[in-house]
Amino acid sequence: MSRDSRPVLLVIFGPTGSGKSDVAHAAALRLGGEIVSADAYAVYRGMDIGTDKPSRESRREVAYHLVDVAEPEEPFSAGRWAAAAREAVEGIAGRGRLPIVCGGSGFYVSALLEGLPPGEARDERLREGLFAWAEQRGAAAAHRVLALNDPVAAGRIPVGNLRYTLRALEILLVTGAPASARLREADGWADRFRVVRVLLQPDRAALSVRIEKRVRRMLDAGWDEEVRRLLDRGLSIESNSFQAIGYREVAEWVLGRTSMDVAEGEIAKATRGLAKRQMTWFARERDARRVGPEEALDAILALVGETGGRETR
RNA sequence: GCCCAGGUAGCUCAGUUGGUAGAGCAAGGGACUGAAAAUCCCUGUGUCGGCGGUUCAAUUCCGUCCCUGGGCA
Repeated sequence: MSRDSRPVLLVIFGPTGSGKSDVAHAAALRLGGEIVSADAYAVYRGMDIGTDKPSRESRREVAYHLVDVAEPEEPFSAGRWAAAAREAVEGIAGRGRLPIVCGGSGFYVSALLEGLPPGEARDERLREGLFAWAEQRGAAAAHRVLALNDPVAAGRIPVGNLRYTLRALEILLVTGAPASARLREADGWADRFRVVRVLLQPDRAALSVRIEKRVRRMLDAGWDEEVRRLLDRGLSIESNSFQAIGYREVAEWVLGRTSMDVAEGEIAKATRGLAKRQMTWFARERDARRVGPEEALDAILALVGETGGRETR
């Protein structure tokens, strides 16, 4: 049995409300780690309460990366996140500390570990043009055009999924090649690490209750003021950042179009839906160690402690 | 106590001129190639309130009981 001398890269996944942040924080304290947040919306400055960012105190105790790295007006992307996350992970490991990737954005984590196809193949103006065109012609027409030019992609994308249809057309127009022929870059970036994946699997009923409490807590913490500040600075509710669960609902309430109770109920519902989609995504993580939230820290200590030669305190 | 109106999916209800039932919401399952907390796809067996009766057949008709509204005393 040979010892694996590669540095450890700890990855903690879990649905929203599973308590993964607390586990990651505790693990960072115990193991001398730094946390790379894998949250698509925690990257935005000024969106603190609704994204449940780590507190100031937490951030004094442990270094957090990929939090507050963009303005809410900026469009963001999995590619941008993955590039920055790789840099952060390399930096942490280079300092001899334990990189801990923690978050619920499965697509982002897979972009980090498995990579994305080379080249962004993204064109904001073209994207807008395609959208305007589809608005007029309809989603079915857009899908038909895709079926003519990239039947494989069209076969995989439901007619109703306009966003995926347009993205496939965008790739086709930008690269000149079908989206379905675009392969992930097998860059082997993650091979330099011993990747330890831990998946938190909370009890579903308990999770639902935790989500409700969390929404309540966020509203009590002044989520409405946060949203008002964002609206006052002129942030459009069409912005990418404003797609984060709860922001539009709270805005409706702040603008007097609905009540706080209605907003609260809708946010909890949307969050439960998110948790379900996250669990579906994570179900594919065959190599992950599945644990309940309470036993997660012990499991992590056991898994990472085996490193050998690596300082664990 | 009497008179009405109801009791059907987790919730709100529709429906069956007698052949064991379906919408919305909720919920569950799934997909995912730079918007991903996004976007999209799929999924409805439930003693049709209980018990009797009529009938080849009752959730549907009849009787009775229970429960929930409302009204009258």
